[in-house]
Amino acid sequence: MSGRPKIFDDGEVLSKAAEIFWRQGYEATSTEDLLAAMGIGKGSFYLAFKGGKKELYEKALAQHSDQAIAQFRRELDAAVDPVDYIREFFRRVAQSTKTRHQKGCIFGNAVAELSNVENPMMKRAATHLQGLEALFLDALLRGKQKGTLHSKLPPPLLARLLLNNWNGLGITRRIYPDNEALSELIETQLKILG
Amino acid sequence: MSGRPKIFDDGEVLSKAAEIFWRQGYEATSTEDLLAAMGIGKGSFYLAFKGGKKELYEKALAQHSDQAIAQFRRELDAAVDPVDYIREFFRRVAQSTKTRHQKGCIFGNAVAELSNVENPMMKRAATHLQGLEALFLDALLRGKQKGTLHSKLPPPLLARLLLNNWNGLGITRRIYPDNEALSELIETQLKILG
DNA sequence: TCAATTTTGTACTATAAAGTACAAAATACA
DNA sequence: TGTATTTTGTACTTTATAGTACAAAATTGA
Repeated sequence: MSGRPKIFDDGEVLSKAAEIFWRQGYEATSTEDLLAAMGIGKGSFYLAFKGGKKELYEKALAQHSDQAIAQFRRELDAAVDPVDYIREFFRRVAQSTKTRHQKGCIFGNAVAELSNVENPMMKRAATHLQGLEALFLDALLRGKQKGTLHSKLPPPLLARLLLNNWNGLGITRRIYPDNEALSELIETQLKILG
Repeated sequence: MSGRPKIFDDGEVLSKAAEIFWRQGYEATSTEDLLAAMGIGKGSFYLAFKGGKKELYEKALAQHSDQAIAQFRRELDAAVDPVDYIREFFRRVAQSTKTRHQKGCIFGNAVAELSNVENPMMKRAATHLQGLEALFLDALLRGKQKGTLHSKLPPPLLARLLLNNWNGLGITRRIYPDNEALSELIETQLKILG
């Protein structure tokens, strides 16, 4: 039977937590920061997330990953040309605000910050990036089918190259948060698609 | 006049501190971790580094950057072909131990972990990566002179691409600490040099 | 209305970590 | 030998933060 009603939605507080973790990193974020951002108190927090900050980070990353992957897949499915969608995906980076550039890639940040590979949080981030690579590969194979992918390189290798470009951009855009410079960089990188 | 002699060398403890920071990141490293690694006590530490962990990180990064830049320049000067030296530089990544892969790039890690751009530690790391880019550019221009650089792309753009590839590798090598896969990736990337 | 259930807010505890204070130790030089 | 100087090691203080305990609040259904 349902007692006192929750004043928050799990998905929403996970989004808010993800935003703070994204901006500040895992270690630099205190639970107080998180509680303030989520707008809930300790009582509610530790009841919902008995594992504390760690569990919250994992779940926030997981939800963000699921949403991002789902959106990519949705947009890819809707795209006329899957290879063009990859181009579009990268070009969007060069259409961001400075604030967005400063955050980099939340999963790349996690991989860079978390040191040990056995860490579940690290694995979650690595898995997301491998998922992104898999989506690149899927798009490339569809392009091959459609005849819109002209590169002679094997699609799995191309996907790996795209992933590495993405990982690089997560760092480079923080150093050069300049859309024009990023656009030039991205356009040149996209030439490998043929 | 000289009183009790120091039991440590500044350069050496900075190296040891850099190694710990590299492995664990800035926030995840406690001063106790550092003292243990450096092999000195609090008295000595706070006398030598009044700014505490922050100052130590800055100086450790600075020394590591200086040494890395100097080594790059030295090897570049000694190389027969500057463009080949760039190739060699990247190929070395695919000749590393798993442990080395797991550490990624210390400066990329710093850029990823530290959130605000005004942070002196962040600036130090960004400046190093820009210095690396400048060295790439220098090598490319020398190659242009010698006629060993065949790419038609403008050298500054090529240098930026190389930097982005480097930044990406700092993440990608942690996800795929596999020399064969990395080698394939790197060889393909190096094709932009023509 | 009241009993059962669940969530909330707050007050409290525990702990870890940073940083300080200072006496003792180890040197140079008079 | 002894004085000035600098470094060292340790004990102490302070603060921040994570996490717990628990009574009060808010609901449902009998």
